[in-house]
Amino acid sequence: MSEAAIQTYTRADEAFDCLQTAIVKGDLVPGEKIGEVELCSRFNLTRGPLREALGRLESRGLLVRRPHAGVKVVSVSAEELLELYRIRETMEGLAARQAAERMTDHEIADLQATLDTHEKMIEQAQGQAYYQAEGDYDFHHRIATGSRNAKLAQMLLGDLYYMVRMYRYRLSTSSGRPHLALGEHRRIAEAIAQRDGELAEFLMKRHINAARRNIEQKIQEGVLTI
Amino acid sequence: MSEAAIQTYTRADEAFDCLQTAIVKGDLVPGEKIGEVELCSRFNLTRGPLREALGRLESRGLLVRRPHAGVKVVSVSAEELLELYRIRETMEGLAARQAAERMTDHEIADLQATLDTHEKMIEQAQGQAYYQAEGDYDFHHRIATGSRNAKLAQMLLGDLYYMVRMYRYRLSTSSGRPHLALGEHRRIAEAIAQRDGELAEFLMKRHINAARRNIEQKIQEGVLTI
DNA sequence: GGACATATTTTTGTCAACAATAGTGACTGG
DNA sequence: CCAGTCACTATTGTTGACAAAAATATGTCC
Repeated sequence: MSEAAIQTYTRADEAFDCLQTAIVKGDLVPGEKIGEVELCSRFNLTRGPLREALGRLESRGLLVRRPHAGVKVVSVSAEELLELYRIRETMEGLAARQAAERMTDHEIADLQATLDTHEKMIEQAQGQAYYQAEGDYDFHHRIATGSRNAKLAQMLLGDLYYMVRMYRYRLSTSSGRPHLALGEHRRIAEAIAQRDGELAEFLMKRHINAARRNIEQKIQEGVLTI
Repeated sequence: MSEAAIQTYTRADEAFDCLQTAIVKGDLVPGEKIGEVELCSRFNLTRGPLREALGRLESRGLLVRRPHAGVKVVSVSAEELLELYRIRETMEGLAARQAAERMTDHEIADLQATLDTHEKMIEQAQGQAYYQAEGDYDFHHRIATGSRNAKLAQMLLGDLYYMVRMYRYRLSTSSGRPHLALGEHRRIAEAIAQRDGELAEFLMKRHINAARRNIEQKIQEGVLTI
């Protein structure tokens, strides 16, 4: 069965994934104009599937496209990045509340188990914020899917996170506050375990708000140029 | 200048618009499998641009696509429709708050002027809920763009509204409560005019919550089969 | 008579050639 | 020497043909 799923993996999907990761990882520089043929040769694709993938990426807001004038990776200003966090705040708050109401006991246990793993990762890789970033992504990913709200999960995982991750990679020391974030994660998980949706929502909103202010501060300090 | 913008209107865009309106208006029945060639002949397109548009629509969640097995319009269950309203509640609440902080005085005057127009439309077309639905869309559209939050507006206008409108058309008497909704709109507009973001957010959330409960009730009554 | 396997047909996925547009460069006129 | 216009080139948009995969239908075997 799983082979069948892999078998039905079309070239357009491949192009989509390649482009997406390339954009997120920063291999494709924002603002820079990129030609279709160049992309084809770089990812060993033909223009048909590529254009289909390009359409999808454009629809998701990861790149902008002017007819007959080429395509370029979207460049997000500092203000827009902060706006992204404002959206995350409300949407993930909702996700946390619904997750508290709807996640299975098994899922919750799993969630708390991953937090233990994250703690170990942080201790082992002192200061290596990369793991923390991945762990953070993992945590929020689980809550988004745990909300049992398909569209909400799609919007968070498919739209917002990729844009946020785009900047995570650029400023790998972004989060900066691994221990603090982990503690906040634990409290959120606990609220979910107690099926306290209201508290989970409140804590999640505060958590993301703190992350936003952290970035905001770094921008003002000039540490983080966007 | 405006001609140039129309001039750079590609076939893929045309396909996208055609498909989108067809889905929203219900010309393309949800769940029904549709072939590419059939779509081409129906909208006078070739398969290249069509496939590009199909990719975009899929990315927006308006249709699902299984490799080698065709494409069909997404069919949303009653629960999922209500979930959509839960998302709208939080996101439009944020939009209203930011709109209160950021809309220009001119935009606010415009917003209130449109509400007068809506009132006249409701009086003229007694019970013709269609106008109300359009007016409702117009109102929420203005607030979404007024938030000056590009991504938020994109997610609301590009993702959520089309799915909601899909059902508006199907159950044209959806809103059902034109006068009530107009009053709620007026209060929201007033809060925005007074630059009271907090109040605008509260009122907007309550407004959409009321709309959701209205639909919920109709579903339970069996008036509204999805 | 029913079920499984195979062959056919339809439909999707992919590719390469063609056409159109926009950006760029050179050339001419002031 | 600068500005405007014209032609050219390079890149994008489009089209139709080709290949592969899946669904269906038919035939045979149990």
